[in-house]
Order: sequence, then structure tokens, then C-alpha cells
Amino acid sequence: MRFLFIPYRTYCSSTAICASSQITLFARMGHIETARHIFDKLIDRPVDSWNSIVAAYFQNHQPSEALKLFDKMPERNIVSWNGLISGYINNGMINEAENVFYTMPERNIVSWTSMVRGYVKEGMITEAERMFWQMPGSNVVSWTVMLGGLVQGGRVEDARRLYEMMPVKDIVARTSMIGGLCKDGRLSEAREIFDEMPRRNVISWTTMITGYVQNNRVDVARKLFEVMPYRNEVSWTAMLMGYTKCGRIEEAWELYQAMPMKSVVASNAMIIGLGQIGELKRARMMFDCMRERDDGTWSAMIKVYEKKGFELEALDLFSLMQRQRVRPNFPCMISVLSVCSSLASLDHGRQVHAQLVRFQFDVDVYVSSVLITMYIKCGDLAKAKQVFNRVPLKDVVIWNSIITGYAQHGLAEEVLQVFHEMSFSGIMPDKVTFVGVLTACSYTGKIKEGRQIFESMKSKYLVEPGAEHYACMVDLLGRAGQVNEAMSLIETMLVEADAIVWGALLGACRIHMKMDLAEVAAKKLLQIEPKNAGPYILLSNLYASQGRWDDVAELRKTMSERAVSKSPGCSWLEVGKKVHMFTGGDSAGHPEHERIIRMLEKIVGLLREAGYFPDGSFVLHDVDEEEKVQSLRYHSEKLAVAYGLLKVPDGTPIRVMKNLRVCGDCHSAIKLIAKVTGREIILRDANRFHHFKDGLCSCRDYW
DNA sequence: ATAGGGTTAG
Repeated sequence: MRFLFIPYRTYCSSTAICASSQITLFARMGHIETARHIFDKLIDRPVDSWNSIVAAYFQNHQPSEALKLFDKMPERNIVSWNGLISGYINNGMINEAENVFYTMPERNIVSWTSMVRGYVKEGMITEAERMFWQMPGSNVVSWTVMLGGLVQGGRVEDARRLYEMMPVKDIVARTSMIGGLCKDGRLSEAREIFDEMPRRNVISWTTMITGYVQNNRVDVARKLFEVMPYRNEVSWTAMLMGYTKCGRIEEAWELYQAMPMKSVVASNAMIIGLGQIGELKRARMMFDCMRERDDGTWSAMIKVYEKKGFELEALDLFSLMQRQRVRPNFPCMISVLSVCSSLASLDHGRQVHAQLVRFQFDVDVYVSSVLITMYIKCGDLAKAKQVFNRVPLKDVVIWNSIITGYAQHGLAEEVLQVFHEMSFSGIMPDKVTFVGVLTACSYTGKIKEGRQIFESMKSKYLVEPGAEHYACMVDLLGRAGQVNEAMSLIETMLVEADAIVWGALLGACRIHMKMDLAEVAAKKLLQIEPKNAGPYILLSNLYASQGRWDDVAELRKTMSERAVSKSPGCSWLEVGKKVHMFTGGDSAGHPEHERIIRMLEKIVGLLREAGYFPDGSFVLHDVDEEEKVQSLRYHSEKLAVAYGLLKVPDGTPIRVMKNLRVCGDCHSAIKLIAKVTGREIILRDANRFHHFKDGLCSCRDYW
């Protein structure tokens, strides 16, 4: 700030050169006002100072202000015009740059090279090539820009050819080529260029190190890191990320401790690395200790919470972010949306959606598919369809999002209709599409359609059916009572049957009381997934129902030997942007515990009048014994529904989520609750959605 | 005063 006190009025034209560099300096620090102040105070304004101030505004991403000043310039040289081009390019305005290029009075090599660079930056490599070959002259820089473009466009072979043609190859060109070859896995070729380089700098060393890291040769990278003559922030960070990338977090941590200057990028990578190995506390500690954070820091921490299933923490951090007025970036939005999906937090989801629209992220295909999934998981199908309809160019992922979504809700007619629309629009369905379509068929008992589609997969769409498709078919046949046919289908499978296939068979046996096949399926499941409690409990209940108590005892013994434990059931719902969670069959932890219990008792009374009695006889469902003994009205889903009845305004559906499959008693109770209260209740369990209305459920009592 | 290479986040 001392610069402010320099008496500007004393500048003569020779010191005005000094003024230009000061303008540039302040602009680079982000002090555009100071830069402008210096400029305004100048008595004599040579063309250089005009060029500086225009560049300063471009650098601060104020192109319109820059243009205003450009228009006021008393005289312009070629540098002014080139500055305008590069200013536009750095602000992503390639069309404006193009316009200037074709209308400027004269062009030199810098103008041409800038244009090539501009096209490369926008990913328009063909345009860049056209421009490059039209250029009247060329030098190392222009060759190198073109080389970089080809590398960036993934055309490494073409880059290599261009590289060989180059009359002069300087350090930058060689480094660029090394990076390209490494990206393509051609390590030895890259290393050859590296070894032959007449001179090397930090960047060439770092590029080579990153190359080894990308190709999973961290230890070689480390050797290079040890012998390089000089290291900077970036080289330390690159090495550190080499370790985090392959999960060697403790080594990364050691390196981080040894870093002379800890960059934000390195800290962010460290947060992600710690998150990967489940060290959430340490990750958060890093986050809290950082003096300086960028948007990547926030998205890294939120992503860690999201990936590790700490949804509430993720949302907390997101709201902290907004309180501190940090603009959420793209990856951050995606993470928060996934959190909203798994929590089914419609209120938060809507908020993120609004921001996506505000920052114009919502036209992206990737974002749209995550958004669709989010609305589907929240049970808001209409909104999901709305987002779907707004996507201008629908790819297979977008179609799959909506198909899978409808399928999870058991809306077979809609699924089949969308499937036909998809085929009509010329998009080829893939594996995921067929899982969705077949699931829908099985949920609604459309045996004929399901069979037809399964057949057409191979013959018409050239998609080889995988285990997941067989699982759908087994489910489809099993539900219809054709359990033996389902078993024969499994026997004809070319791929190996996985847990999902056997699980589907077991589910069918449970409903249709097919003891012999149930035992086969359950035993297969125990082999594939020895830690999964579901099949043990099912099998044990099956034995019990036949009075085979020795087998029950034997099974319980293996269970405790293998340390199998059932994950505790929990349900949650969102009220007023807050997620309320109910676990362990008790609401004691909840501040409104008393009211919830009173509500439940009132409901149970009403249900009794309607002819309902708690039913503990769901032996064939995977409900644990202990859980059965407990008073059934305390199951977490009932608590959540009761809370919903208290808090969710009339006319709005009550949306409850559960981490396990819904229990049979709760299912029939909730059906009746929906009837006697006249409310619509949407329950998402581990498998699918249940829409309760007027005493009926959309799953038709089969789940 | 205008053009080029290396590190993070779905």
C-alpha cells in the first residue's frame, strides 16, 4: 500500500513505464481499484499504460469494463489488439476473440498463436489445427501450443508426429511431450526424452514424477523426487498425491509433515486420503487447522463425509459453508446432491437445485442425472420427470436414471413407455437399462413382457445378459410362483450366479414356502456372503418353523463364530430442513419422545378398532428373534411415521426412509395408518419404495 | 505491454 503515497503528478513519461508495471502488479494481487487509481492519476498516458489497465480488467474477469477502456484509447498498437484477444480468451469468450482477430488492422505471430491457444482451451482442437496450419510463420511457442492442444485432446500419436517435425524443441516443448506420452502410458519413450534433455527445470522433473505416479510406479517417482536438484510446492504436492492415489496414506502423511511449505492443494489431497482410510477425525482436524482454504477444501471434506456415509455431517458443513458465504463449486454440489439422495432430503435437494440453476450448472448431463436420481430417491417423481424433460440432449445415462427411478417405485407402465420412447429416439439401451425394465416387470408381475424383453436383449439389442439380469428374471418367475422354473433358469446361466440371484430365489421360496429350494439358496448365500446376517436368520426361521431345532442351534453357533451381526435398524425423515433419525426401536433420544409415544399409542388404539393386532408371526421375514420379542410398535419405521403424523402438514405426503427392509408387521400397520388418518405415506426401504394410500401399498404386499 | 509446459475436487 506504500505505493499509494507516491506523488503521481510528478511522473513524466519515462517513469510512466514504472506506472504500467505497478498497474500490472496491483491487478495481479487483485487490487483492481488501486491499479485504476494509479492509472487515473497519470498525467501522461502512453499506450503501454492503457494496455496494462485493459489487461488488468481482463485479469479480474471484468471484460466489459476492459472493453470500455479499450474503446477510449487514443491510439492502439498491435500489442493492444493482441491483449484484447488474449483477454477474451482467458475469459472463455472465444467468439469475441475470433471477431477481433478477423477485424484487427494487422496480425502478427502472437495474434495467431493466441487464437490457436484459445481454440485449444475450448477443446476445439480441429479449429486450432486449421488456424495453426494457416499461420504465415511459426516459432517454438506456436509449435508448442499446438503440441499441447493435441496432447490435451488425447491425440498423443499425432502429438508425437508433430514433435518430430518441430525445427526447434525447447524445454517447454519437451516437457509437454513427456506429459503427453506419460498420459498414454508410454513411460519409456517419455523417459528417453527426459534423459536426453539438454536442460531440465522443476516443471520437467515434476512432469516426469507425475508420469510415474499416473502409471502406478510411485516408488520410481519417489526415487526421482529424491534426486531432483530443486523442489517447489507443486513437486512436493505431486509426490504426495502419488501416495494418496494408491492408498499409501501414512507415507503421504510423512511427506506432508516434511513439506517446507504446505500448499492448499496438498492439504486438500491429504483430507481426501485420510477420508479414504476412514480417518475422518484426522481429516476434519486438518480441515479445521488450515489457515487458508479454497473451494476444493470444502468439497474435499464434504465428499469425504458423503462417501463414508456421514450424511448429517456433510449437510452441516454445507450449511456452514453457506453461512460463511463460500460459493459452492461443482463437485461440492454433486456431493451434496448425493447426500440429499441417500437421506432423501427433499428440502436440501431443492435448495441445491436452485443454486445449480443460478450458477447454470443444471444443463450438464451429469448434473441432471444426479438431480433426477435425487428427486426419485426423495419420492418426488413429478419433479424428476420435469428435470428429465428439460435435458436437451438425452444420453443413455439420463434415460437410465428415469427408467431405474420409475422401476424402484414399481411404475411398470411408465417404465415400459419410457423404454419405448428411448428406443424410438435412437438411443441404444445398455445393461443398466435392462435391469430397470426387468425390475419393473417383476415388481408388477408382467411375466410375458419380461420374458420377451429378456429374449430381445441378446437378439435385438446385442446386450449379453449378466448375473443382475438373471436375478431380475428369477425374481419375476419366483414372484409368480414359478419357483422351479426360476431354479432351472439359474442352471442354464452362462455367468456364475451371484448373491443377488440366490437372494432373489430365496425371497421367492420364502413367500411360496418352498423349503427345499430355500435351503439350497440360503446355503449358497452363506458361501458367497458369510458376513451377511440376512440368510442366516431366514434359514434359521425356516428350520424353526419345521421344528428342526438342532439345525437352528448349529446355525446360531456358526453365526457367532463368524461374528455375524445384523446392522441395527434405523429410520429417518426430514422435517423443516432437519433430518430426524430414529434408531434401535426407541425414540428416547429424541427431544419430543413423549409426544411421539403418545401419538403411537393413539394410533395403535385406532388401528385396533380397525381390526389390527400386532403380528409377530413373520417368521419367514428376516426379522431377528430379539427384535420380534420387543414390542413391535417401537420399530423405528413406526416411530418415524408417528413423528411425521405430528409434524408434516396435512396434504403433504410423509416421506420416511429405512436402512433395512421394512418389517412385515410395520408394513401392514402403516397401510392401516394411511387408511385411518387419510394420509399418504411414502416409505423407502433398503430395496424399494412403498407408497401407502387408502390402506393399500404400491408393492402389492410383495417385497 | 501481448502467445507455451507440471499438482486437487463428480
